Amino acid sequence: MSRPTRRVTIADVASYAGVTKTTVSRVLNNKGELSPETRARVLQAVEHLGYRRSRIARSLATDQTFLLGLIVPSISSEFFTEIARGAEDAAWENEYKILLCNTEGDWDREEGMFLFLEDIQADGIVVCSPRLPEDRLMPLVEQFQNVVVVNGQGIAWRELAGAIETADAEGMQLAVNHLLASGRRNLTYVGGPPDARVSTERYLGFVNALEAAGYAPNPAWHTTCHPADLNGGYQAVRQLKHVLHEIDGLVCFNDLVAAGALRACAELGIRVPDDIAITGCDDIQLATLVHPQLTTLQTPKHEIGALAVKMLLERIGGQRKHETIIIHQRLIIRESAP
Amino acid sequence: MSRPTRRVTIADVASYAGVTKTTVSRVLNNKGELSPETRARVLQAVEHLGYRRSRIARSLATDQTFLLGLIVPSISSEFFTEIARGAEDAAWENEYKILLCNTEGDWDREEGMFLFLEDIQADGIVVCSPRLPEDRLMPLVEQFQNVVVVNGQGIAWRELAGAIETADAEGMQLAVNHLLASGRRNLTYVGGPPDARVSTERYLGFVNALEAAGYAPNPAWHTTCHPADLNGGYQAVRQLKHVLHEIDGLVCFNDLVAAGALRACAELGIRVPDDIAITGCDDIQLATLVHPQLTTLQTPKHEIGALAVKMLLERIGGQRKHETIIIHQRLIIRESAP
DNA sequence: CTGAAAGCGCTTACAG
DNA sequence: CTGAAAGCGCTTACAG
Repeated sequence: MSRPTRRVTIADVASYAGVTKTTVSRVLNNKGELSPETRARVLQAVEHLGYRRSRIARSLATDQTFLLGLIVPSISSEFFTEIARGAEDAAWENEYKILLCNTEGDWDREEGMFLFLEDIQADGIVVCSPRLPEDRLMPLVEQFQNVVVVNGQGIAWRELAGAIETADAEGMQLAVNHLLASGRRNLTYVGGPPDARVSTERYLGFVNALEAAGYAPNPAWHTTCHPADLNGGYQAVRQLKHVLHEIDGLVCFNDLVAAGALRACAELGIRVPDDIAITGCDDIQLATLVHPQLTTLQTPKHEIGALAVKMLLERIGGQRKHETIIIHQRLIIRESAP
Repeated sequence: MSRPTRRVTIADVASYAGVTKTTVSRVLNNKGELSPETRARVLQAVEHLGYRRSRIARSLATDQTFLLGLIVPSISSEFFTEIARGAEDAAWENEYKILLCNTEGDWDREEGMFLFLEDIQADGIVVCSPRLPEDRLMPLVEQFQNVVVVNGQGIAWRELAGAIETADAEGMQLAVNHLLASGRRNLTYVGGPPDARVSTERYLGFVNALEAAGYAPNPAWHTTCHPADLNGGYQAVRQLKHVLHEIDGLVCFNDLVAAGALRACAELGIRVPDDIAITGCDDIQLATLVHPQLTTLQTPKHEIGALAVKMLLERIGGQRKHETIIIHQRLIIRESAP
């Protein structure tokens, strides 16, 4: 159709407004003192000409792309999509954009994403990597200037990266204490994938809370889910079938697992919460959609995403006010464990 | 740690190799005649200095970013992830990268993605938009130079965009004819979301095939799923409960729906394929994981993704060899409808 | 409060 | 087969 019309540049705006490029650039960036009239005239010219600043030229001049990478192991889980929303919101507020990179939990893809983001000259990365082993994650983080790691618990990032960690053990304690307070004594943990750092942390919290109260977990009941989703939880609890009558509390790795547990119990004719109380973790929407509704630990997912990019932005700005931020969970009591 | 070390540029490489930037650029781009010695010397310098070409500077000079957007309504479905892989493979082969943009089926987000890709100056977009209405999709496509639409059936893109469409009606015909040939007479279509163009197309194919053979669908049996996933299929077939004994063939919108149908039948004590034969569509992995395994239509998902970016690349290169490519499906006969 | 000019790191006619 | 130089569209000291 129309031949490749020449792009309208800052020079066009400048000449239309009767000023120099410098001035135009200043109003575009809100920098320096400008007379209100000049500013208005420039803005008008921008409007009139339909000018849109070239991100690329700007990047070359400033050595910033205003692009941030967000690496997640899955995008079909509400946990990560909520984090992503939080990250996007915080990024937009600061004129940054988020590149969402899904690794499907694949280690090679994760490394690939770092390379990709480096190639594209992203200004920073927030990486949610619950499983990549430390010795593979560390070099990537070292190589890249600005990164914030979400839930890389137990890894000493030192100055290398910012960190956001949920206080998993503490959260589990909340859940366990609640169950104990309501008279439950025979609890077991329905864990996530054994290689997930968060799952280990949660298990530790579970055990500690139990022992602090003078009880101990029954190793024979211990079970894990992989993947940690609805079906995983369902299968895990089905496997507990023959001992389920001895148990009166299931502390689940997350809400999906808990929902699966719920389904298994229903099938096995076990009443929740009468026979067994069940707690989840994270408080995703599903928690209130299942029957009975889940007692769970609320993880501020949106906030985690937002905080992560704020930390990242600080680092990019050279500030590093925070090295590590600990996120606390809150117990939400609903029907599955009143 | 190390202070911000100055980037190694093409000039560094040039001086190290004892040539000009022009020459370095030439070997980097494999352009023009170079003496083998010079080339080798440059390559060596590149290696020695660890030079990495700046994508941004290159983009500014060439007005190309080598970035392609792939807009999909969902990323948790194997159908789209396979398309994405195909697209990525084809893109990589040509030194392009894919930016995966998930809209969650949200129309506003979809428009937002176009804007984002424009802002970022992506060279082209392939958009899988099964639901966005034509009058919202069209302006976006018009505005953007290079786009290829996947499964925008029934929309006349003219020169505006390339198109890849599956021959849905034809595929359905294959399925229906197979069921008829195996003696089934009382078939019904378990549809996808009513606003999904593909679902309508498939329904048309279903009806036509039936009528061509002298039969007609029973409108009372017609049902749709939203969303078109496992649970959707399950619910849809449960609703057919009271008429299910009159039906001997379920032609499902896709494999997920078919798997849901399978589950519902199992629960209702209906034997597949003895009482009812079931066909799916797309041939995702799940098709062979369920029991009985699904007879289905194989859609070449990876190929669709790859073809889409190839078409896009042609358009970017100014060629436009193809305006529309029709993809044909193949019937895969398995247990659910032998 | 506003400009002139150099620079970011590439590519690409144009010469030779 | 190789170079010198201009240009891509911005930003940013440095002056005034």
